[in-house]
Amino acid sequence: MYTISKLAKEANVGVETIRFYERKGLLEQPIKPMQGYRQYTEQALSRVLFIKRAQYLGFTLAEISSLLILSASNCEDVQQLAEQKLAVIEDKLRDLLNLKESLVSLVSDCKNNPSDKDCPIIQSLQP
Amino acid sequence: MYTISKLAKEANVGVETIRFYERKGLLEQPIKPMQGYRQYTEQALSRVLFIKRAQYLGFTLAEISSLLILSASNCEDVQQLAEQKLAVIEDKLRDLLNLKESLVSLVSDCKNNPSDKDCPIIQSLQP
DNA sequence: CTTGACTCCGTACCCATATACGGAGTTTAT
DNA sequence: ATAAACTCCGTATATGGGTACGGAGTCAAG
Repeated sequence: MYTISKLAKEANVGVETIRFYERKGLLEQPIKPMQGYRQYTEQALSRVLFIKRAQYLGFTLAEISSLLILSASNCEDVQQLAEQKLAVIEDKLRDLLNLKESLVSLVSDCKNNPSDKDCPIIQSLQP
Repeated sequence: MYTISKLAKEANVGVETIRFYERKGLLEQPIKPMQGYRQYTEQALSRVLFIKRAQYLGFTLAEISSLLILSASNCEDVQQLAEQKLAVIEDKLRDLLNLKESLVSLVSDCKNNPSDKDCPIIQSLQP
């Protein structure tokens, strides 16, 4: 059992972040005992870690919320959500690769440019 | 030449977004003629499209701002900035690639999961 | 020459994702 | 037994990226 700050530390987030997740309904707030502080279970820790991992995979808190709801059963729905994310990521990858190639070639043009003026990059930016 | 709403429509953004970019200095606000409305050039359109594309690639407006400042200095400075951006892009590419691989493998685990319950994605998020 | 659509401008508000503050209560260390 | 540290709670602020509103002015069609 953890106090809120132990939990936060364990999950490597701020106390305020825990409270924020509670307000957002991503994490259940333990009942406050008649005396003393709220106690957080291992499950709460797992939940916070789950949220952070899913965030790292590019899910928003809203999406994570629905992941958590789906996680009770429905593998297919979860899979579909993941596939949507995957498609977005693949699009971004393609475009980033193109951008990278453009920049690489512009930089190399620069290196072959004897003059300090007439920068090929600047020229490429003039429409 | 476009009016602001034509420009917005052409770039597939809202009028308010154009004005927001102007306030942020990402887009130059055309001088207001003594009479009539501001006129936006093709260049303005290119600029907005550039911003949207760069955003899609994961650049923040602040980063886009410095990308755009590239066109102000001499070739060496430009080249250096471009190389910095290139490094950023390469980092992003690496991250995205990792992300993609995680998701691909999770989704494929899902496809090999005969059951509707015990979703591998959910399990992988559970520490 | 009026009506409806559009522009201009400033300001306010929105969502997401937190982070900070302040005062009162509780726990723990010395 | 008191001070330091922590919790609780509500509210406020921050940042990024917009979106909306209201009252002018302006333009274009009928």
